[in-house]
Amino acid sequence: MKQSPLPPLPCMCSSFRRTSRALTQLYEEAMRPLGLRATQFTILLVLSRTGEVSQGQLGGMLAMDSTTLTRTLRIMGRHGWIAERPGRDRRERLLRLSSGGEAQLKRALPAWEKVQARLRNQLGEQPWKNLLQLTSQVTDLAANLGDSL
Amino acid sequence: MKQSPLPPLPCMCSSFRRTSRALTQLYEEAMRPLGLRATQFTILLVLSRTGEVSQGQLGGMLAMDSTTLTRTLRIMGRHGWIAERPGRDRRERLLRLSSGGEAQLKRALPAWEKVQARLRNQLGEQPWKNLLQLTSQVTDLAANLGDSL
DNA sequence: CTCAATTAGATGTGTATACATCTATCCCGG
DNA sequence: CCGGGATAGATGTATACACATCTAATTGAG
Repeated sequence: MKQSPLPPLPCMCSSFRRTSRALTQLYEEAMRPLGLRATQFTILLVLSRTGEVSQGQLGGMLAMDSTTLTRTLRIMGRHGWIAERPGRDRRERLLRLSSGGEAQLKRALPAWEKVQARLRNQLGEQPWKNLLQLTSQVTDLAANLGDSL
Repeated sequence: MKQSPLPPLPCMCSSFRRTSRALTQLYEEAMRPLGLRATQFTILLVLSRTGEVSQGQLGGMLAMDSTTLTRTLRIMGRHGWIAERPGRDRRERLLRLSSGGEAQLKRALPAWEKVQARLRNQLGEQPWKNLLQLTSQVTDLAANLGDSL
């Protein structure tokens, strides 16, 4: 194994993007046998917890442009993981997991838990918790700083 | 402003990806007048600190697949920000900032500093430092966990 | 009620990203 | 020197992502 010891990046955005890439590679490797990408897993996870939500609400919860979801959801729809229906406001798409989506999530959880556990062990329980809290906080701050322009 | 209060995500990968998106939107908004994307800014920043490196080394420092850099560097080359030459090993591309790249970085720094400062103020000095340290550490752990498979 | 302004998504386009695969080069044992 | 395995990037392909713009539906002011 080669190791150039990872230069520190003074830019918060660059740092998060780099860590994102590293984590995505690790998690996707674990889920590759299932043909599940990181974004798709995230959507399955969120929908399993929220139940039915509109595309816009889902985008808000993921800090993701709702029009980006149009394409991702189309792919997940092809796999039969998403069910939808129009809302009372007929512009809205109301989304939920289909039974196929629940099954896919259930299949993915063991591999996911394994990666999570390995990383949590390496990092330590307390930093792990701090990090989950801090990332949420930063997302919130970034979103609000963005709005207030 | 609407606020569904951002559900916590138990998945470290999902959390980082979400924060990445939020930060990227914030930082890119600040650099949009310069036509500079987050990844491109990161590369300018890193090259300005390392001097000449190979494409593979750069990929290693950014936790980015070196073949991904082929395309990004092509775009940056079109803008005249990158200079390159073959290494002694003629498979290698040795990369450095061109003078145009240095100029572009210099133009971008004020807007970048402003976003950084606003976010650092909101977050607090200590969490800011913790976060930069933790992200580096997690990147390192993720990269090593990935290798050891 | 009616029409202008707003909103929810869809579509067009460009960058970002990784992996599989291919090519050129390098390195090493014989 | 020579051929086979390893390595650095290039290329093909698929997903991820955002913004600008477009369309359809909703909402509000009069």
